[in-house]
Amino acid sequence: MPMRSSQYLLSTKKETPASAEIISHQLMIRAGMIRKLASGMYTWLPSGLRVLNKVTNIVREEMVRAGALEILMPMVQPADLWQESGRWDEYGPELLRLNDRHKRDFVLGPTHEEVITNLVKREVSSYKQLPLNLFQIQTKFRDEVRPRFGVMRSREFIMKDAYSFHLTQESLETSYQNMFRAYCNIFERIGLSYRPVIADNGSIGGSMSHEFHVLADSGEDAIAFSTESDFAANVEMAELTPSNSAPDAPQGEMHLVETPKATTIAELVEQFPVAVEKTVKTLVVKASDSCESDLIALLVRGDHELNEVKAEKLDQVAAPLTFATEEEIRRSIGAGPGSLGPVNLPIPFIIDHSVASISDFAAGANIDGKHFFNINWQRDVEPGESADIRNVQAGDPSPDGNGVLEIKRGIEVGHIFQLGDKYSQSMNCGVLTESGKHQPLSMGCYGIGVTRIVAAAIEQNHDKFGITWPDAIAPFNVAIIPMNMHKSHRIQEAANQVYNQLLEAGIDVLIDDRKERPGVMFADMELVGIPHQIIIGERNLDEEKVEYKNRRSGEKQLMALNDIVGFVKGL
RNA sequence: CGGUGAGUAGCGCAGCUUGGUAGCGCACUUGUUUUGGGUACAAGGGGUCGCAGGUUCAAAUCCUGUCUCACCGACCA
Repeated sequence: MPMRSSQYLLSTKKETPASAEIISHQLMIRAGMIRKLASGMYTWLPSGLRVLNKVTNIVREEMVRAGALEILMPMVQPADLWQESGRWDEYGPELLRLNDRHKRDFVLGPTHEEVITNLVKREVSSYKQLPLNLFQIQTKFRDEVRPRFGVMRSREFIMKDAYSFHLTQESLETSYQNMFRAYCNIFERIGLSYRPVIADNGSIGGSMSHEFHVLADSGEDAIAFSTESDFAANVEMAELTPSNSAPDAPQGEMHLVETPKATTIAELVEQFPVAVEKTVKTLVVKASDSCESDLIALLVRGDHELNEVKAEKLDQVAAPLTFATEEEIRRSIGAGPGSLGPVNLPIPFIIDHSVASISDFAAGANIDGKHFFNINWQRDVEPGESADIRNVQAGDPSPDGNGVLEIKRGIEVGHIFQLGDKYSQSMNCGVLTESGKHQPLSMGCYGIGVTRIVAAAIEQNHDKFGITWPDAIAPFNVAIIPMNMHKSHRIQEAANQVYNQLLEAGIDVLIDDRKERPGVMFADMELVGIPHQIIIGERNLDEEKVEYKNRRSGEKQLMALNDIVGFVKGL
């Protein structure tokens, strides 16, 4: 739809609002795309909505092309469905619960597995109706602990969620691959630099899972890439194999050292002549029922970070992973968290693979204010079980054996899961097979954060003047900027002629017919990020010419007035 | 939920220590000016100082409570 700026709500701002931390949030406010209503809740203004609708249309078209059928489910859902699936108790405070006038329990839908499973259970009764893939594009609500970064992590947001239903795992895998390709098509059409990565399933359950990330420094997730292959995984999921190298031979005798001012690895390394790679951190978490102790210690090298997703998957560790309080640690170990280590540790412990292969290392003595130095496995303490429990770091070997890993930041804009029968079992959703037997269905689920894509696109496409939209999702594709249109009939005529021709050609054009100075118009059109500008001024019009300017490259060229529409149409 | 900080005009902020006419920049309105990169000048409109209570002759300012927002942390498909 074309538009005249004098009849439009441009709502641009010169100043950056204080509360906006990241560039996309700042630019979305400055360019008049969104306004905050309350924490994590935003109104979409005309320019923002134009972009959002373009993204939505691409997502919808590609989903339909991939064979999915669009439906629309209620945003408010009855609590009994959530009780049936078990997530009423599992989901926690992120699930906004509310009552109707009869005091019946409802939730604001953060996702729709329950509703769709209930629907398919009622509507589908034969294997002949499978496979089936249903999707919707709809508002979700998650009561995030800390909404931030504008629509990047808001409480209310728009999501495309699709759910597929299958008789067999093979069929599920086919649909999963199909959705994988559809997602690639979507992000390619939008014009984003993205990567699919191996991901954790989290609380949604199931087995296989990929996230789609837009690469950006401001991303909240860390992604591990191989330098040599196309391996890519969320750092949460990137595995490490134990190194084959045995620890070096002990160099010195283990000895106890007074370390009153060292309660962290950083302090220890600063105050004593020990390399951080030769230190061990001891973290204490709640143990599971299968463990004889209430608590269990996890040991990682001083320069490594515990990977909570990996740790939680260990049999001996209670899920969800819960760190012991200082009080609990003192009660069972007799020392504070700053002085723990494997020697004389009264609770069971698991060491990271990388801890198993070091020698002459330093760790707490389980006595406040004291550390052991030159600890060696076997000689001084039994190493016990080792496991992969740390985050990968840049330079670690890639899990597929090719090259080493590098770490980049990403924004999660899509996530696909093979759910299996988690919901169809608990909610009794199945069909009769060919042999007349009742069988629960296999499910896949596939999400895209539609509103988040808009913010992610800006993180990837901006410069000092404002947004540099990819053509596919720009609010307008062409801006006409007439100089002194209100004093010159020639300019007015030329501008309107170009405007009408573009209108007829079906191009999204915005003509800036405000009575503003040129500088104001240029600045606004660049802030809003319209990819192509046509500048019409007296000087060039004397020669029947206008100027074309590319927003992204800044390139300008003079063109004949009569050629400009054809030129723009060809872009 | 813990820590820190902030709520004064649409936005960004000063004023609060030392209680006494509520201010500045941007934006907005009107006029003149300027006209290929956020012009200049002048005039003007707009605020129960987050809310409630207290102290005081007098509270934006001091005290108490409360709400909201932001940042850090924990949490999170």
